Amino acid sequence: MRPTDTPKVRALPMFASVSDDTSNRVTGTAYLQRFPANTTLLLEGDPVDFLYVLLEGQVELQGTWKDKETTLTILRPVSTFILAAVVLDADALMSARTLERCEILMISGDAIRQNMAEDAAFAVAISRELSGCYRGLVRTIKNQKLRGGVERLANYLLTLRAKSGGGENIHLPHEKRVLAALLGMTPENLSRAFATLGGYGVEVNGADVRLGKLRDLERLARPDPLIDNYAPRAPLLAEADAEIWSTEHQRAGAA
Amino acid sequence: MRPTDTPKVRALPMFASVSDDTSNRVTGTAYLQRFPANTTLLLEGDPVDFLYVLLEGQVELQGTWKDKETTLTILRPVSTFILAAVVLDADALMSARTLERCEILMISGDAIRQNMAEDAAFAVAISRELSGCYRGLVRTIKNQKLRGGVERLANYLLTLRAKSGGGENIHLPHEKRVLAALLGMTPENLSRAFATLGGYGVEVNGADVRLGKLRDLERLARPDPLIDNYAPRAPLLAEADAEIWSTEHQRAGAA
DNA sequence: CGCGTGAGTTGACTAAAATCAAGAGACGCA
DNA sequence: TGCGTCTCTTGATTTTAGTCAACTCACGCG
Repeated sequence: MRPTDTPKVRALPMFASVSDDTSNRVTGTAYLQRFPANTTLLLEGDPVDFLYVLLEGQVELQGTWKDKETTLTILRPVSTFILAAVVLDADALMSARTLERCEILMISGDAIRQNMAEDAAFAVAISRELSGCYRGLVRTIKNQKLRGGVERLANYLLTLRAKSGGGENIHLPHEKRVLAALLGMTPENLSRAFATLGGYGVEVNGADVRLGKLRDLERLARPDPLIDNYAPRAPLLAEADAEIWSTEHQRAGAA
Repeated sequence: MRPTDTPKVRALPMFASVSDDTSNRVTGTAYLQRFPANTTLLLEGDPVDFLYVLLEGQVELQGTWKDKETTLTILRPVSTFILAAVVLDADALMSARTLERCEILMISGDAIRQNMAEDAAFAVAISRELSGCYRGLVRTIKNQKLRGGVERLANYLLTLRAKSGGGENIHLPHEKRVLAALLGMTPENLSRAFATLGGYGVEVNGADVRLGKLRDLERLARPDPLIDNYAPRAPLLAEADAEIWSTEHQRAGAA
């Protein structure tokens, strides 16, 4: 498996404003891999040899300490991950695990670093990608520390709505236990949070959710552009704001 | 005030492996500014025109939502901040405020971006700096979500000890209320946490702390290289690991 | 010297989230 | 069809952190 030029890869903001030359040199070293669900791609503390690009499926990034575990983010296509470790040629600070069957492009870390050194445009593209990731984490921390569980859920639902077109019906993209982890709470508490939001017009039916009283929900959630990334989903080549594109921001409330 | 070439600036990893040429072009646009304590340098949501480099003093980065406030990090010299916003030419996601009298170098964002585009080595240096910041945030989140208040304090004390040479006596570099904010708890709870650590040989006397039973404290704290950054303090030009140097990591347990 | 201010501590109380336990429903598979 | 597994939910309980209030102490200042 060795695609030099998937359209999806070319569409990556990482390569958008980079010469074909560099682009080819970098992707030339890449391997496309398929992984089954629930596979650990990378373990905390491991040295990182590849930059990963998620093309299909879902990947969870998690951290561990003393048999406790926390979800840092859940990625959806198209996203890169562990870029920072690649740039520094350092060990991974978090583990990566597939949540479903995934299609992942693996790009040699050496190639990344070398081409950055030789092509300023590419290095700039990487910087922009990294900056977006950084800002995604800042949003995550603010979301986590400033809001309570119910508020996080409310905002998650609102940004999910925004990203999926704005109707009053939305569809949860994850199992509820995964959503709970993403929102930094237990499945039990997520259940209760949904129950609480019932009072604000939120009706849940499996993975389908109707936001009845949008106004009420918004008054509770108080969405904030400095926490929630309301970027529309994938208007290919949004150009102006790399952040829209970058790694950690596809998911809703927590990024 | 317009120093083209402070030694401190030259010592920045950001410029370490960059040509004098680029280095001069970038710092040529810089202004050295002094600020009194408790001054807001930058407000959440503001457009960012400068990269800030803290040369003297302490700066707190904080986030706000609905009249709640959280401290994201406290910077000590030498550190850059809001680099990500500069790279993307985007609005700040967090506010910056001086905790004491500060000496800060302000570098034009335009100059940064332009020189990145023209000098690959500089762009790489920025990428490494950003990567370090990113990883610092990952550590912060793991510290926050995986550990309880007492554990965070215990680890903070241990990494502070490591950074200040390893004796059994350490000196807290912040007021306790600031430390509390940094560790993500209230001053009241910090007090109680110190009281709890009394059982582990921790004796507090104002800002002076003695770690009596190091072994016990370590068994409680379970420090982890994937959360706590035990980098020694400032062996100028550590080279190998840019992370040691970069922005958010000077502080102990939370980064 | 006396006083006001603010940091730090301590205790009682409240709020929020995790944990424990049990049960309902969906799904895959023999 | 029946069984086991797993998700999700609900309730009771515990743990943890935040809030409110009072008090001490050190410091600066008139």
